[in-house]
Amino acid sequence: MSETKPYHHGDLREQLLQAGEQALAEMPMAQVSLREIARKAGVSHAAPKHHFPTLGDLMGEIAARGFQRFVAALDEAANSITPQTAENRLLAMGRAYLRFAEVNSAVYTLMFDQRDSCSMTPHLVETSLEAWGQLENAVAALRVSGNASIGAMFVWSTVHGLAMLKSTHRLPPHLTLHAVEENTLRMIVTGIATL
Amino acid sequence: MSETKPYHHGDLREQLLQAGEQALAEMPMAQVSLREIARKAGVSHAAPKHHFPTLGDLMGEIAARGFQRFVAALDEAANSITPQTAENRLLAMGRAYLRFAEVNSAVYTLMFDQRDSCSMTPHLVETSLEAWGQLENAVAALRVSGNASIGAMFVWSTVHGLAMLKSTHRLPPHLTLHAVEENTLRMIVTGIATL
DNA sequence: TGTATTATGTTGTCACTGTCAAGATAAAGA
DNA sequence: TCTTTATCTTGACAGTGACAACATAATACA
Repeated sequence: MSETKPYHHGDLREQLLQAGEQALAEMPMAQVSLREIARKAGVSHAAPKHHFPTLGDLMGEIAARGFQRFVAALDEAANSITPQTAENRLLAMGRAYLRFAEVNSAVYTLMFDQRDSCSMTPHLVETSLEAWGQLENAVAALRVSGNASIGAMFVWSTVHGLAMLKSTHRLPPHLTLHAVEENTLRMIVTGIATL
Repeated sequence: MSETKPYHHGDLREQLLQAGEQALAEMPMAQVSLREIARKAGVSHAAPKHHFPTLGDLMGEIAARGFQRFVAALDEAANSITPQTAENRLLAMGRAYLRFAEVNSAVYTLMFDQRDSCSMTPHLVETSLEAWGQLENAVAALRVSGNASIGAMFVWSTVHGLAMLKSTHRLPPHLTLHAVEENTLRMIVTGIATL
């Protein structure tokens, strides 16, 4: 009953989201258009309108789902590490963060897009706030002296910045990625200790 | 003699760059088009072709000039601070970095664009490498134990990330910007000390 | 000087885009 | 069964980047 195909063409909304993510993974962002997504889903160019009024709404929903998967991935990583110290959890989340950004680079870019390709739908706002809350909690668990929000901003800035610089190939070629990442995560932890 | 207006319409190339920067400052990035820039410069829609084969080339040159101004701004800030310690210089550069990204947000976004709006022209590569070298030197001057390049990546990641999160309004509203920035810069310095 | 060459700018066209309006179709409700 | 409503298609419009053909003016060269 939760599987009802309510209307005459099946769940186009879902298909559009999947086609959109697939397009983002396959081709340069500039080529991902509403019409291209409709083409991939096998419907006419105006069909998406009834599910997503504008391209921004579709992208916004893709980003929102990105945040959901993102939070799940970080949660899983934090819970898998042993021993379960606050510091270990934060490190595990950092690694998972960088991995997520790399594996889902187009969606990740969308999630933090500079331009306004995404409409700030309630769902997107909600899921991105969840991600923020998750990080804030992880930092608060460290029980450092200062304001945990400021510490969380520091962590987020660094990891986000590294993810971006990575994806735009701004890493000096003579550095090994692994060394950069591990040292960065370590410096985050020592930096935060002086909050 | 360096002021020769070599061809029959004056230095259109320069005018296009200025019109482009102006457009970036005035309107959302998505609306900045080759034709809009040509319009602003008062020429036909295909006139830019002879100076910039594609829109990406124009944007690339705007980004390259952005990097030039960027390096100059950080240099000026570092040289103005007293006393002239390596740590003070790095802090001053960090503040100047965040200010530049805020004041020139559209150009800054272009300079680190995720999508490939910018063609990677030799000039853009050159100027961006200059910026990297400037930062690497500032970190090396701290004479910390580890690899200075890795330290520079850490600094860049954090400041870049903070600039991005700021410009996409990802700061928790209850935090004051100044506190976030100053604490972040401080944590960068203490983090780097453990490199 | 006068002519040829080259750099520059214009006009016109193409395929493509996002969005809207009007019509067709099929599901749901009376 | 008939009506209503949600969904999808077709067709249109203004806008885009890029290209080709052409016009014009500055330069190079005879």
